[in-house]
Amino acid sequence: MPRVATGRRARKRSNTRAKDSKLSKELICATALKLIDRKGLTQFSLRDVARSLGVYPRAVYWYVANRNELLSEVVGFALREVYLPPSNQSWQEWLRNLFHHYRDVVRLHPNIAPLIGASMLSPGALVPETIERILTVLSEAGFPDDQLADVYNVVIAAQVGFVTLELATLPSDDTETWSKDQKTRIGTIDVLRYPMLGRHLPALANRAFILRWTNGTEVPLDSSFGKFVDVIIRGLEQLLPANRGKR
Amino acid sequence: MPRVATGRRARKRSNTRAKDSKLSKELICATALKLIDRKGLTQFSLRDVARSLGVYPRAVYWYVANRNELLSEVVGFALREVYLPPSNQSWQEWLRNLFHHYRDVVRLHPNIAPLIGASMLSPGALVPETIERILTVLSEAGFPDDQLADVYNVVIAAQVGFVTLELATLPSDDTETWSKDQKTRIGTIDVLRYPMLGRHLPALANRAFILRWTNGTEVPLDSSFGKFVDVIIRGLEQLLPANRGKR
DNA sequence: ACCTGAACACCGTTCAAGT
DNA sequence: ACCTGAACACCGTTCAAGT
Repeated sequence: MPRVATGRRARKRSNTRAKDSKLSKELICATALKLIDRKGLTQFSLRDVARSLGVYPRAVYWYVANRNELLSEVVGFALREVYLPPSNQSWQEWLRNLFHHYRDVVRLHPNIAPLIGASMLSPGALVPETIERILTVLSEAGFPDDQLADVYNVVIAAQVGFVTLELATLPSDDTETWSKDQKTRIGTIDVLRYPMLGRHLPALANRAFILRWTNGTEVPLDSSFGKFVDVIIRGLEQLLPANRGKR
Repeated sequence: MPRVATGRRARKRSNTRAKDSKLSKELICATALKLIDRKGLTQFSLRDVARSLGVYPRAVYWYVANRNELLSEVVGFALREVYLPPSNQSWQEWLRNLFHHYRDVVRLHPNIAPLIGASMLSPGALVPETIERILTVLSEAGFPDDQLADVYNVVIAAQVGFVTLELATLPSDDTETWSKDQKTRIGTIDVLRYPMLGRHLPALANRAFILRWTNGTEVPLDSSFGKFVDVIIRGLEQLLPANRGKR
């Protein structure tokens, strides 16, 4: 029972690129990303993309299989330039640059951060080149082969984890009253029961996780991120076999 | 123009607890959590909660203002036991226990992980007691007041970040074919172009971020998490003013 | 106070044609 | 190959009553 080829498969099979087609995957991704940037993830819909492009919703399905695949493509589209070439820096400096570069790129489209950190629909988040580079750098740094997978996971978790939290989305729709509610909630913490919290609240309010009412788009946590990167790199140094046991 | 009090406010104002009400916030949260555990976040709907309880959707709105608030309450409900009492351990051991304890609790309801890590609707994620404790521990460890906010952020990012990535949700619906597709994608990486990747692929496949086709529910990353915790704690040690400059 | 019942505006996805 | 056009099953939320 030979089925008729449809959708992407058909397009991939025939290398001819019809010039009369109104749409393209790139155009769809660019439009979707623009909408996500403007309205946020919760307000995003496939129908809205179609509306923006002046086509019927069904037309989009010719290029992506479903909503999730569209989002996946959007992430890949937004992160296509996350790459750091080899260099002759120390492994510490190379990793430091990777972390900061990744954060800078994601901050161009902060609303996609949850898609990268909290869902697995972003294999394109890092191209194989970057994975290869990370493994090479860690190996040359001195981590033995049997630890490489774990240390690689530590690096990725560090790279993506902080930024995901920093750019976490606020509960949708009525963000203004939500922020106001949070602010008063934090302002009414019982400083007698929690003296440390009370004493440091001026420094923590809206600048510390769980005690914020805006996210990293409005109030970036630059100094905390810097410290986080320091902790990761100094920690990795300490776990190198050459430094084991040293204090 | 005096408005009639409705919903939670009214209930909170009148301390009387009607015994004839069919529902309660706790019952709704428990039901919602059960559904999320079973079907996942993407399949979750408020109407489904109402169906499970045998009531009309509107009934739920008497206890929560909207879908987001329901999810927020569910997170608080699931994490109500994340708390570590003071103890006479070292600050290193206390933090280590906090990290592992948090991961253990979230793993009881892995599908809520994205709600904690990637959205801000979880102020109940950590009760003030725990925040107070973290600040106290860090201060007693020797971090000066002007660094406390940043170091606190480092701790929270570490605590939540790894687990969020580890338990990231797979693209919904057809998870089986998605997993199969990912597996073949990873299996067909060009090992000649990426020799390091090729050499370590057996150790990395389905056990390393971006190179997985299942999440932490099926394949926990225990050893990577252990290493991550080591890195964080050793890194924090190094950043203590007393150890500054030592290598 | 708490719930029924019905409705509204929206969504993702699919079926059936068109050209 | 690529899109129109209409439909289906579902959703979150709200209006208007009931008791």
